[in-house]
Amino acid sequence: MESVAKLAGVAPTTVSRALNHPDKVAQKTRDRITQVIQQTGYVPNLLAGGLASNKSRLIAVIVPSLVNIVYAETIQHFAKPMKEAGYQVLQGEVGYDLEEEEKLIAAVLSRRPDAIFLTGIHHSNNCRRQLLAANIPIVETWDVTPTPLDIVVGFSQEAVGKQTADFFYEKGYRKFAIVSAEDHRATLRNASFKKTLAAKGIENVAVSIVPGISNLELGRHAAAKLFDEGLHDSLIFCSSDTLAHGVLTEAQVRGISVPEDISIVGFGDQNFAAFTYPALTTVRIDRATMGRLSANALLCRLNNVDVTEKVIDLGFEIVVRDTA
Amino acid sequence: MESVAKLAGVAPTTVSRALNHPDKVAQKTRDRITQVIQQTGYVPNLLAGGLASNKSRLIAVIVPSLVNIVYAETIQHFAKPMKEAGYQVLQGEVGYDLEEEEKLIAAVLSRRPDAIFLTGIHHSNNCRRQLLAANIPIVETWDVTPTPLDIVVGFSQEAVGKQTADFFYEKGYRKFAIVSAEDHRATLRNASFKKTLAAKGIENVAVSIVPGISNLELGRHAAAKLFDEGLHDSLIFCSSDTLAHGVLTEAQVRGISVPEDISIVGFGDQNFAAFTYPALTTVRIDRATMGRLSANALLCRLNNVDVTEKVIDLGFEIVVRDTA
DNA sequence: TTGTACGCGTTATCAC
DNA sequence: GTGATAACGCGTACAA
Repeated sequence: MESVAKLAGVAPTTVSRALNHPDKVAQKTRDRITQVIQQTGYVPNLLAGGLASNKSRLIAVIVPSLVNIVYAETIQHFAKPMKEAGYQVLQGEVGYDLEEEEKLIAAVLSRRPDAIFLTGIHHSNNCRRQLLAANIPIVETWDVTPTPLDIVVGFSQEAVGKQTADFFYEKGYRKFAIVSAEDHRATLRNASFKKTLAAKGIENVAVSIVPGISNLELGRHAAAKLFDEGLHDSLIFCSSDTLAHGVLTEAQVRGISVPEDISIVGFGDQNFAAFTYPALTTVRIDRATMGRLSANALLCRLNNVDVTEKVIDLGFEIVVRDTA
Repeated sequence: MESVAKLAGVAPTTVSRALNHPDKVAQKTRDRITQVIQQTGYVPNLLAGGLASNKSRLIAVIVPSLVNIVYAETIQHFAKPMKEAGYQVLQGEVGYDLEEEEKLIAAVLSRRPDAIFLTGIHHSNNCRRQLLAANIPIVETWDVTPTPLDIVVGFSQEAVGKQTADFFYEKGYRKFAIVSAEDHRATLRNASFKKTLAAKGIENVAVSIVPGISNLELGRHAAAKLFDEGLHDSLIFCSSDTLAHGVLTEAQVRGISVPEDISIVGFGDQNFAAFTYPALTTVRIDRATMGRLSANALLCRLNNVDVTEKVIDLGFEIVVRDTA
């Protein structure tokens, strides 16, 4: 920066200003500086800038998995407005383990992010303490709670379980099963789903859990297990559209008709859900809005604009197509 | 750090050493310091550390798309060893536009990453200059070239096109079509595929291009267009497994038998490919190894270990299953 | 509108 | 094994 200043015949301060507050520098001076920057290929050092200004222009994003497309989509929609506002995203993958999250968060906070985006509302105590101590805007997502760390944007997992059970019960279904990943939020939905059914006198819900990630293969395996156990005439509530697609495929391979012999409900309404054959009935989660509103809330905080709603419940929608 | 030092009764220097070179500090002193850090919840400032040491412990990763799972997977495998070596990943999404890449790279370089991971080997001149000027280890991926910026780990797009055409020609196919995303690397494969067929006297290859991203829906649309135009008895070469899955679904919906009436070849061998019905014939790309070797190469450079192979061609494999 | 002087929190160097 | 000191490259209050 010093050399740029010299070449432009100004003080370093002026170069800094030309970059960060262009309106506070005379047109002519600014032009001269930009030209020198072009020629020299000067790249500002944001490490130094961040240290001096106490603003890193970095937003930390914590997700369970980079390869789970539903999180990737949320982040994409989150990152766009952030990028436009001049922030970069530092992404951390954390698995579904609370202790791992704690470590990652410590590592990430040492970069002094200006704000942080969290997936889920369950964190270890240590984690909560660190987060609060960082004293930066925080948005928690993919769930809701009356007591967020700062702001929460999501939907109620319990409500999904309950309303889905109610909805399909009223549609006339009396036999139910669950295919689910071993994921905290899915577990909440399942518990609520089963509880709701139990209240209606339906106690034996067959459950097939797949470990870790959701993919087509695991969906097929889980379904195969249920079918081998003699499951029929049931509605299978899946923890993701991907698993549901696997269940659908396995049914097809075995000549089991959907929705005549077996009904299937996915979760997420990913972009392929409307285009499987038959088209997948599912629970729509508005991931784009979740990302957008999260960004919005953080940007308000960062710009010292009052955030009126600290708890944003996006809700969800049961989308009936052809599999149930 | 200063307060930690005071509480532990040492100089700040010693705290820094205890953190970064623990072996250079007496056991007892170290224990005292770690204890104080626990109590106070001190979080080091990597911005300041980076500025002082000229090492950010940050690796920049540039990908076309966060939601394209094949890139996400590569990065996941890349990030793991990097994380274990104490580096964090700063991710940048760039679309398929060269100019956008240039801007993003400038933004990312201002964080002073210790190394950079690039997708593809085609960059604007400005971009190459900036990259070279940064004077850090660079790995380019998803393609090969005899003249990498630094290191390249990938496979030849042309070879994929050629060998796939040869292979299925020899299997007896004489009619071909292409379903492809509007993606630079896919375009290279397609050109090579068509050129190889042309050399065998096969000139009219029906092509259906989908804009931007690959998903099941677009695969179905592209296939629908081809089927509407009367395509039959052909082998459809797709630019991704996802598109191929869409083509497969559209065939199914229309009662077109696969592989009797139409054959389908995907690209990537994603984890669902073996589990579609019928199972997808495809071209396997070893994304895990690509990520791993990229990390390995960068770590060698970062540790001043000689990198013998600057061009690593991973190759690929045609995996014959049931759709062709 | 521009420049001066200082400090941000850490690490490298050198001395002890 | 430990401490003092000087950078690292920039932003900002204040002065001009």
